Amino acid sequence: MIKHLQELLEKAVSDLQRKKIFPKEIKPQINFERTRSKEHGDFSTNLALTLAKPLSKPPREIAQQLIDVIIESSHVEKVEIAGPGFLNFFLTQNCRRQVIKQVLKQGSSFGDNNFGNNKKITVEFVSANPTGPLHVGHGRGAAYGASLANVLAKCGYQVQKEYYVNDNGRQMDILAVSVWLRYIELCGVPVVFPDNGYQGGYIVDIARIVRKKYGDKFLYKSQDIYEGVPVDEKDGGDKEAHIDGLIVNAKNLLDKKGYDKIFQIALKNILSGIKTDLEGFNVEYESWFSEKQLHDSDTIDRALDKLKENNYLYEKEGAVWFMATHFGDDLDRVVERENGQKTYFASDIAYLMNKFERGFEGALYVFGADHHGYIARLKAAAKGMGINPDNIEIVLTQFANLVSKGKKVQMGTRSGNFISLSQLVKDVGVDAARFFYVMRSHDQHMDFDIDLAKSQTNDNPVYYIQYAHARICSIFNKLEQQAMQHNKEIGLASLHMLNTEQEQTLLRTISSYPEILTAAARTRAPHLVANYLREIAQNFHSYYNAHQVGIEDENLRNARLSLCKATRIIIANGLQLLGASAPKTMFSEDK
RNA sequence: GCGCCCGUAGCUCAACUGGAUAGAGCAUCGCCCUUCUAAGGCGAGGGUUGCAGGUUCGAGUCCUGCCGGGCGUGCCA
Repeated sequence: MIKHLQELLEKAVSDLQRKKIFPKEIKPQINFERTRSKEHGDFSTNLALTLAKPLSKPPREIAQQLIDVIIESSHVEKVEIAGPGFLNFFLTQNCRRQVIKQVLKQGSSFGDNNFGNNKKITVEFVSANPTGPLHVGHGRGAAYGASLANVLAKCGYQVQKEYYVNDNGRQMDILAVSVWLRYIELCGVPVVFPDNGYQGGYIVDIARIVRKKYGDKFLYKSQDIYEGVPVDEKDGGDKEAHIDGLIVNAKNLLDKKGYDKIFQIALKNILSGIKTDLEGFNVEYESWFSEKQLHDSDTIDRALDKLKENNYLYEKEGAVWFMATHFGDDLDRVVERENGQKTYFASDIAYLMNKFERGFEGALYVFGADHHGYIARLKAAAKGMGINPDNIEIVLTQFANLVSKGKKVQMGTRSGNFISLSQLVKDVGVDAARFFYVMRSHDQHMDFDIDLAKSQTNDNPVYYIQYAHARICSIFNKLEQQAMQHNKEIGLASLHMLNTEQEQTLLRTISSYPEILTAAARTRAPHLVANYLREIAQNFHSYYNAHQVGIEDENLRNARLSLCKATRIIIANGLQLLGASAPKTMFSEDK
């Protein structure tokens, strides 16, 4: 429709140019946007305002000149000048109602578009280290990433959701040692648990599994375990040095085989827990990508070679550095440490390269706001390898403060003091949890009020939307029982009877759904869908209270049923995009 | 110190590419269930968009400075 209106105006402009009223050099960009209030019609353009300067004429005068030559269209009822010089276009009633026909015909694919041009991209999100269960802090990235991926898929992107598993490196060693020490404890030997170890109870659970499977096989004497280990922080030492010492001893005492066993049990256990938690959160990935795989294959070496070929690597103080500053980063970055180990950043570079080697044309990363420092270095790495940095996109999600009883909840993975994502889902339900996280703009700090989310009352906006959906289902049920089921033909033939204010409003909202979807994809903002759903639900509730659908008049009844059905389809679609269900009834069985 | 993000109603947040009278929910105060689910609807009050400048037909939105909050600034992951 917007395209049609643009053509109308383009013709008007060239007509005026032919008549020499407008100079022929101008080539204005014609923008249309949906109006906010219906007094302003359906679509408006600011063309006259933007032309005011180049033509040095008052905008309203230009607007009048345009109106005078705009040719008639079967879709346009009238065009008005308003405010400082907007041109407001009013569509015909018939045109406005056509959208119902479209929605009923297209069903769940209504609103699909090709904004993304079929671009093949990865959307990577969460990617939390497999060193412990996901907590509520991960929830926002999970909800946002999954919803965004869904929206992008509707808008013509070929999306692959990936979780990058950091199954390599020091944090994993710390995990393995933490498990091992808890295991030693279970064997009856007291240990002083390191300050920098993972404190959570889940570590003990894993240790129990190890013990069950291997008995006392990995048990060593306390003095061997602590042999030569620097003192811990609580004893006035350095907690990093302390745990590194423990790692060395663990690897020596257990040898590679034993150490790997503990390591693998810990990794598998935690990773499968993460998968389960995410599934319970309605988040599914197409790919779980292992960092270790990058090490085991030659990917990291090849990536570094590429940088080397391009002369962006150099050696200094025994380490290998990437010239990130050459591409706008603040500092050069180490890719290989003095001790020969590749840094985490080296894996990141390799992973990035790998994404494009696998044929993806774009890589979208969802990071927590604390990772914003990665933007510059990742883009630098891309440039260094000859990858167009415009195809690397990093979206930050701001932190969600957890609030309980009006107080901020402090959390830390290492301390084990956190509320797990699965606990949250258990308390508030997936629907509310998913919706709550994504109803706010991702670049906005937000407070996640646990008590509010837990309260299964009307405070939860998701219920409001689901209720609208359930109400529609209920109407159809009721009428079917009375043998007045929806007759689609009669309904579509009677659309002209939809004349009430509430029906007009609902129609307006329905027809803007495709634009909302595109906007959500373009600005990477799934919360637009959440806001939209609230609006359409509100429109419906309002309608529901004002007018009866199940009425005697067969024509009007079926027209209204068509409108209801279109509304229901859109609500169901939107909820699905956000990972929430669209229930047929709000009467839950367990209550 | 430097860099990134944010600041909108009492509270939590919207505002599409710079557009028209800055909108919702909660909370407060009225009203509406013999009518398809009241987890609902209708209405009222509530604002110098942190402050000060600038850009222009037009600024919550863009630019500069300040104030306040968050995060980052490792041969950590």
